[in-house]
Amino acid sequence: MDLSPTLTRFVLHWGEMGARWGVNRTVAQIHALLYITGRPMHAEEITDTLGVARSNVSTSIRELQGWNLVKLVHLNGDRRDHFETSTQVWELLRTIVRERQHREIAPTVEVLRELLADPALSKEPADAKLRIRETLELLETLTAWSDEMLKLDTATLTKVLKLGARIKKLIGGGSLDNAANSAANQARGKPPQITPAHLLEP
Amino acid sequence: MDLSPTLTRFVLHWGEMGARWGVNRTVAQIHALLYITGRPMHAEEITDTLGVARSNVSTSIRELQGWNLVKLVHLNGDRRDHFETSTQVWELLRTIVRERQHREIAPTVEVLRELLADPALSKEPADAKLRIRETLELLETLTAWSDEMLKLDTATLTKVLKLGARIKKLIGGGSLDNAANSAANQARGKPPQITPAHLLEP
DNA sequence: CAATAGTTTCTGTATTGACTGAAATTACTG
DNA sequence: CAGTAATTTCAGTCAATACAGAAACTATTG
Repeated sequence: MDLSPTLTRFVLHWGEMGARWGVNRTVAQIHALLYITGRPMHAEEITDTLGVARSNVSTSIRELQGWNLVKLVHLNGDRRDHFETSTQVWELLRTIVRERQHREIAPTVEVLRELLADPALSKEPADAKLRIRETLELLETLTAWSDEMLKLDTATLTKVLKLGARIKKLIGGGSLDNAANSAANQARGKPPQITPAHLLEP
Repeated sequence: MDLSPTLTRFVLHWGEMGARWGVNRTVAQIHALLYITGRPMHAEEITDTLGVARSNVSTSIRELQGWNLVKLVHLNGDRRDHFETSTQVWELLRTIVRERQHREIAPTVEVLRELLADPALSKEPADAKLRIRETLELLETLTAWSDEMLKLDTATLTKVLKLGARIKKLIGGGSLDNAANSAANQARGKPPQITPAHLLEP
């Protein structure tokens, strides 16, 4: 199989992107190839298309399976293992975020919690302690947020993202208390200050 | 200068974390050190504390300055350059997101746009074309969202994040049309379906 | 169950990038 | 402006990791 220049560029760029984010280039390339091709491919075809060693493909696919990004499938009269990835790009994003959170953020949160629980911390300068706590809070906030986002279906998720900062208007723009109060006011029947329609339509 | 075991662990872990996200270990360590120390340090002090070569510190600080994460300062009667980073962790996150977007996401968006603009694309399978377009849309959506978030002050940003998926209730949970309609209805004076107070209070 | 197709594992090599130490440069001081 | 302090640059070394090729293993077929 021979990839067109266009798709080749896509795959190669994806490989470089991966490398910048700590992902093995070949791993990223294989994933990009499966994604853009959109059909199950066997290892040899991947080998030929990308021009890397067969063994390298084997290892990389293993890695991708570990990330839950690629799964093994079989085609009707074909003995060979075939591999495919989701063609739903938001689904892929979801998987990647979930895995990175699990592999990298969660352990960091764990370390920070241990540091804060350690009695030895009492001997540290108060501001260092504070910064560790703030760092933990940041990671926890982001984790909680992304957990919520991961639960949303794609349509809702994109909607939420596209709403963007205009949500600021909905929560009052002031303190958290304001947001709570305005919601409470609304619950009591007072007309809420609501976002005009033109702000909701991009 | 000698770092306590607690702070050493913090710094070392941060270095490993960086490595997993494509950041040089020493670079990440130095940044963590400046952050947790919370005061300007000169290169030699960093060298001694981390036990790496003086030249390595020089290069890494340069890198950090390029990321806008570290700035050069001078202390009263001291000829030596001192370096410091923000102690505001949300500010740091903002800087990192801004830089990564600029360095990595933006160029990828550029490549995808070029691919889509290229007449050669017409020869590609329709579904591959579609996936490139969807990938571009995903990146554009995320970029636009994070641009909006970057504009918010920390208090508002954390508020937005903590609101999380509960925003779903505010936008209708159905299609985008629904959200627009409900906003339009509200503009026309109809009582909106508003989030109960208990949903806004964590 | 022999032959073959397919896959994985493993060992060695190559490449990359991090890091060091020395030399060169620049800035500062008396 | 000579001497010193501070910093940067650069060439070479080292370590980590990616990768290839061969060998070993497993599964499938007639």
